[in-house]
Amino acid sequence: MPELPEVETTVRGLNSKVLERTFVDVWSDWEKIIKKPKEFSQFKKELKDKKIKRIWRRGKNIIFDLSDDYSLLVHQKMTGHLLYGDWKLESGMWKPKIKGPLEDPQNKFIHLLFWLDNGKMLTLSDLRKFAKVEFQKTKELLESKEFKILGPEPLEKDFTFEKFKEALKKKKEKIKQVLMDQNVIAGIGNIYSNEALWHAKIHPEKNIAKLNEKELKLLYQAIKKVLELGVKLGGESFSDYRKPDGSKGDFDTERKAYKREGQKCHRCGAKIKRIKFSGRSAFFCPNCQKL
DNA sequence: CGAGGTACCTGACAGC
DNA sequence: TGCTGTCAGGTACCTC
Repeated sequence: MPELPEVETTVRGLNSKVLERTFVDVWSDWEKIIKKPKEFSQFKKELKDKKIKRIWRRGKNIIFDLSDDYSLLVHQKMTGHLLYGDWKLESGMWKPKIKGPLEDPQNKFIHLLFWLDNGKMLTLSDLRKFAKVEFQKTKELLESKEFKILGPEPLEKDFTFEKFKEALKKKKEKIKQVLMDQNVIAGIGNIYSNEALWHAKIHPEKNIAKLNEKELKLLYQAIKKVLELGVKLGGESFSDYRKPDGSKGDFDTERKAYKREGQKCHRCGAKIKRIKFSGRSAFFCPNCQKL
């Protein structure tokens, strides 16, 4: 997924469906997806009868707080997304029982399925099988290095302009790369970094040391704006991401830069350009966003 | 320490 | 039609 708005959309969708539900059983055709514990049989045994007490998000991680102080962590990586509903096994493939958005082709790569105590299922569809799932004591998760090192949550009230500047200070690289660093700010990926930089009129390759106060302020506001809009619209779905009910998010109508190479800038009419650095594509308007 | 590459996977799509 | 190369919302790990 999916970045912060998509993860948040998933969390909200699941909260309205599976809170207080208990895990009955689990199936997978890709057992490697479970990173903790290492043995799938152990995962299956330990998860059984655990009740979902809370579902929340930290950066792009989804966390199910379970009974007995356990947690189930899901990171959807590039193409994973969690779905809720009813499926039946048909010639080796899980098919939705009811007609509707779950039939979307993006929802058919089911590699992990949980049976819940209300007879419904929670599944993970993941074309590229990059997603990861971990089951452990909540304390162990919260105290893990990967978790503790995550940067601040950009949509939290305490993410002030001062805190934003403080977070950026840790780095010296190109601004886009810094924005996508989960340990600087948690939750921003390729789409929303491109979008925020477009709104703030900042070139993605600009070194953060060269940003003046005014640019920093614009960027700070742009980040909050695009992420909030993303959440409000239920995320971006032009590619694989789908909401827990299988339907698409609506952020696509707001996309100004990402994947718009060669198309007109909505602000000045110049052609959006694509460049590649640090292994990712950056999209920007060469006229509005100058180095 | 930072920068860059690779690995993990599969499917869609463009070009020949 | 079919083959080949490129690309994809992420992140961990390795080397230089």
